[in-house]
Parts: sequence; structure tokens; C-alpha cells
Amino acid sequence: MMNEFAGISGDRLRSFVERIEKLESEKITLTEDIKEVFSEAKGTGFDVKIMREIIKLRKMDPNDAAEQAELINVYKRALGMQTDMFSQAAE
Amino acid sequence: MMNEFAGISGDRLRSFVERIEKLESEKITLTEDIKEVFSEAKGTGFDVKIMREIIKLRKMDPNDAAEQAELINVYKRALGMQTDMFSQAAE
Amino acid sequence: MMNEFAGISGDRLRSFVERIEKLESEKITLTEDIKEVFSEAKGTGFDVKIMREIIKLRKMDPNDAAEQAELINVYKRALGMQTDMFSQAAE
Amino acid sequence: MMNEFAGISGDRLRSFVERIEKLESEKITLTEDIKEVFSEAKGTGFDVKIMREIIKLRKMDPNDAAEQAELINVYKRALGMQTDMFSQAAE
DNA sequence: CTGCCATTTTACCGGC
DNA sequence: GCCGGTAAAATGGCAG
Repeated sequence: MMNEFAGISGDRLRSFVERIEKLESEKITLTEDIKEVFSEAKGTGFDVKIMREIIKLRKMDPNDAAEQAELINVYKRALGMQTDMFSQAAE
Repeated sequence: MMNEFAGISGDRLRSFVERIEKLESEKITLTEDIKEVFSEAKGTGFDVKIMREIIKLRKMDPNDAAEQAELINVYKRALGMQTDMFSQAAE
Repeated sequence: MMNEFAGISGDRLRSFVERIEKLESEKITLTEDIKEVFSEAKGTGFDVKIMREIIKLRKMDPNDAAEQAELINVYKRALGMQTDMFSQAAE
Repeated sequence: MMNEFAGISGDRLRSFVERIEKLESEKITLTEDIKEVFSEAKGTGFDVKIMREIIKLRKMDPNDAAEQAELINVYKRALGMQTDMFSQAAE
């Protein structure tokens, strides 16, 4: 009854909200840490912009080869061809 | 070479794909046009974020908008946040 | 092989990059945790979208929030949209 | 004076808003057109999901080779190496 | 109806 | 300090 409006519990809501806010503040800390590392690297002579490129490319790189291969299979499947010789024949 | 496998035509596939890509590129053009209008409005002193909010509200069913606003107030009250200018405690 | 060019160390670069990638992966974990909390709240009957709005408001400076709300009303009035329950024309 | 509140012109605002809404409605039309093409393709026996894959991969494909090459140059630049033999020597 | 993916919006960062 | 572009978050739409 107390701390409840229109059928929702203020305590439960507050608990969820505060948990999220705590996690978000931890994220902000990490963001700051990352900035510091960039800053330190910059002070050592590295180019921050290029470092960001490297990190971005490292993230996507592993996918590219697979994607190239996938494209071929995708076309084959689209055209109704088997994509490998072990494909299931009938179920 | 024959552009056909398992009775499915690569030409037909290509045709569909290209039609879609054409439509998608037109969508991108419109997206850019919209950005330009926002940019022009901004240059004239309007607040773009507020404009977006207005446009969103114009799209919404008025009842839904009211319901949503009220739900926000319910949650605010549940958390003890001020919801309107008449709610502050006596001084 | 020597991992060094023009007086800059590849090892140092790698070290910076890996430190950043580690921090970024921790951020991703937190992002997932946040999603889970929202999901749990949703399962308990809360409206996630409204919760997000509440959290945003709690983050904002109250004056800024009020200013923004007022600006929305200004725009609404400029367009002849109803802004409050006392503004409807006489019946 | 008329149609102006708090120093903003309702007419100018309305003009911007309506231009944007018009462009948005055209976008919606295109979205519907795209859906129809997919639907037609599906009716002809194509797998929509796979078609989406194809279109997505065609969009990103041209970038991949360039990105692979870029990664190498990016590392070189990060390590202070010249990325090509014609780089400016001194200015 | 739920989760997933694309789009859209917001916030951030670096350069001018 | 603004502005652009770039990455993150959030919203909405679609398939299963």
C-alpha cells in the first residue's frame, strides 16, 4: 500500500533502476579507463586515430574471409544448388 | 554459363535483387534529404532534437501519447520524483 | 622479426591495443548485464521503455529537463497542438 | 506576431515539419515496395532470408578487400613505416 | 509473443 | 566552442 501507485511497487522499481544505474556507472568508469589508455599511448607517440582504426579492423577482420566464402554458398543456395556434397538427401 | 541451376534462373534472382537495391538506394537518398532539411532548420535556429520529438508526437495516436505520459508520471510518483508543480510538500 | 620500426615498438602498440580490447570486452559484459536487468524487470510487469525514460530523467539536471519540456510546449503551441488540458476551445 | 511564440515562427516550423513528414512518407512507400518485391520473389520460389543475405553481403563485399589492405597499411603507419614508396620525403 | 535484426536516434570525440 | 563524422544505444519491424 505504501510506496505503491497504480499497482506498481515503488520498491521493486527502485531496486531495478538502481541496479541499472550502478552498472551504467561502471560502464562509464571503463570508458574513462579506455580514454586514459589512449591518452597514454598518445603520449608515447602513437596516433590515436590510427589506433582506433586498428582496433576496429581487428574486430571485423575475422569475419571477412568467412563472409567471402559465405557469399558463394549463399548464391548457390539461392539457385537451389547443394552447397556441399554431404548435404542431407531426404528426411 | 547457362545461368540456371536446378530449374531456378539466376537472371530472375538478379532482377529481384537489383530491383530491391534500387529501391533501397532511393530510400537512402530520402534519408539524406531529411537530414538536409533538419540541418537547414537547425541553421535557422530550430532545435533539431525538439523537432524530432514534435514529429514523433504528431505521428502518435493522441490517446497513446497521453497514456504514455501518464505512465511516466506513475513511475515517477512510485519513485518519489516530482511530477508536477503542485506536488511539492508544504514549506 | 625485430618487431620494431622507426624507433617504435610493435610490442608497445600491441600492449596498448590489447589493454583497450580487454576494457571494451568488459563494457560489453556490462551492457549485457543491463539488458538482463531490463529483461527481468519486464518479466515482473514493468514497462522497459518507460523505465528508460525514468533513468534518463534521473540523470538529467532538473533545470535542463524543465527547459526541454517547456521548449517542446513552445513548439507545440507554435504548431497549434494542444499542450495541456486547459487549452481546448470552448464547447 | 501571429503564429509566433517565444520568438519562433510557427509557419517556418510547420514548413520544415511538413517537408520532413512528406519525405518520411515517401520512405514508407519505398519500404512497402521493397516488401512487395520480396513477396513476389517468394511467390516465385526464392528464399527471402537468403535473398536478404545476398543483398547484405553485396553491400559490404566491396569494402572487405580494401579493408584487408588497409589493415596492413594501418599497422605500418602505426609503427611509423612509410606505407608506399612514393611517400613525401621532406617538405 | 518473443527474440532478433535493421534502422534511427543519441552521445561522444577529435579537428578547426 | 561548434561542427562534422563516428560509435553506442534505443526504437521499431519481421520472422519464427
